[in-house]
Amino acid sequence: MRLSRYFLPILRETPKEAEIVSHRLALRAGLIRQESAGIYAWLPFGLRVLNRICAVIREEQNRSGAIELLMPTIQSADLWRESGRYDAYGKEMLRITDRHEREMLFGPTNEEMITEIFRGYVRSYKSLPLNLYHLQWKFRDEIRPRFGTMRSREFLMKDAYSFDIDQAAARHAYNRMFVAYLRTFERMGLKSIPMRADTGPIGGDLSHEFIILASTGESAVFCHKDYLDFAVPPADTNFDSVDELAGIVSKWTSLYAATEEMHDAAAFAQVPQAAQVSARGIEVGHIFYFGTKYSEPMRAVVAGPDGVERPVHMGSYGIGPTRLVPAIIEASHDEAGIIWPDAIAPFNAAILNLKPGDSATDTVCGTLEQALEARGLSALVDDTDERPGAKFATADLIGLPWQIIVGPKGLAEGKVELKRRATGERALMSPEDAVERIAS
RNA sequence: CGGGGUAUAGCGCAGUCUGGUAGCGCGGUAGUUUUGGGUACUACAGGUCGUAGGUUCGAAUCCUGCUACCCCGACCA
Repeated sequence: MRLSRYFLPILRETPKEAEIVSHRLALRAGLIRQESAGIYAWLPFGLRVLNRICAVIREEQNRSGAIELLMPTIQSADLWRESGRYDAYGKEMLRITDRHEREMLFGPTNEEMITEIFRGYVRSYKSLPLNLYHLQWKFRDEIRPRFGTMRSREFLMKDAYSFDIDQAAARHAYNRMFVAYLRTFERMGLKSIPMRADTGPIGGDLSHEFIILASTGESAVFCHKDYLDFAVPPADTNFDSVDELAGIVSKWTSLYAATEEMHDAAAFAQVPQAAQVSARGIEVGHIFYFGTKYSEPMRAVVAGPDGVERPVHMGSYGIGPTRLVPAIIEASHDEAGIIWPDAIAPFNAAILNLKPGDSATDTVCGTLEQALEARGLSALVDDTDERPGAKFATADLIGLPWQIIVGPKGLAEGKVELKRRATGERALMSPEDAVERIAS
């Protein structure tokens, strides 16, 4: 992609409303634009990041055995009356009326709807276990949206819903998501810590929040520091093995870790002083087991081996991709700008043409872009008329993992300069070697 | 919802106290210059001063209402 033909509105100055670094950088690097309080447009560059985050989430959801579908954003109030949540949910729910005066709502979550879908088709325990998920926009009319897309009113959520015949089976479904979440966040370059959590209005009695430690986090958290060094389960983890998953979850819940709401000061005091981590965190995922809370009132029942019908045991599992974007920026940036982890970078490399119009630099930039694309990698070529200094500053700001600097000086010796954004490390090499390094 | 604040050009701001017909920096456009870490110069374009009303010969400026947005607290992916 040529920058001169792309739509990447860079801001040199920071809009005054942005208080935290991820919000500032998201605005400056042209990721998002605010349209109303807590409502954002995703500009092309930001959308590419969001899409890559969603791709990682999908891969790990699918790996764990979950199946993707897509439910609508608009739901019927009647569905929510069945569960009793229409009145219980409060003002966070955006209620709307259609032309026939029918009461509708913009979905803040989908437990009711997925339960309605499930009960419409599933009759037997033989169809279980089942885990259905989707990635869909949600709306929660937050009292105070803030920090850009960190807490927005309209936001994208991956929400998965599990259905099982009994509590033991549901526990395994819970463990699948637990492990999938550890892997998902790890792949995005984040160290997530599962913490015992309050269940909130979703309900239930078993719940973990996946927390990223960050000074700008909204909640206070307390944990054992060894969590930061725990090895994340590998890709070949057997998600069908009850014992294997139970072992992983048991390890990841063995040490103290709790959010403010669930904090037990006495228990935390038992953790050796040197291992106590008292910090702030960003919640990027939340998983719940809530049993028959919805299946009972909504009569989602299946016949067991004995022919007796019983309500299914359910859980729900959320990740906020639109929150992950700022969370990743909080975790990965420096004074100059964003540093995208390779797995979710909007382009793999920036190619800086220091002298556009010079046939040598133009040719090499074109060749580099093609060579990268042939390897399945993407590049953003800065072919604008800006001065070299401005291009370096822009490249650092937008934070692509690699920069290939192509200028007349280097090309005189047949070399380009390859810079790794994260480390600042740079080296002169042939264009071919640069492509090789990036691809490896 | 309680408390605090802001609204003037795309962005960041001055001008408001003391009323006299709007300015600076960045950015944009055209050109000259420069070219390996945000080059310099010249010219140009761009504003119903959030909105509605009031006071006045005259309102960005004074008064009243409204709206939007931001920050601090209680809710949440």
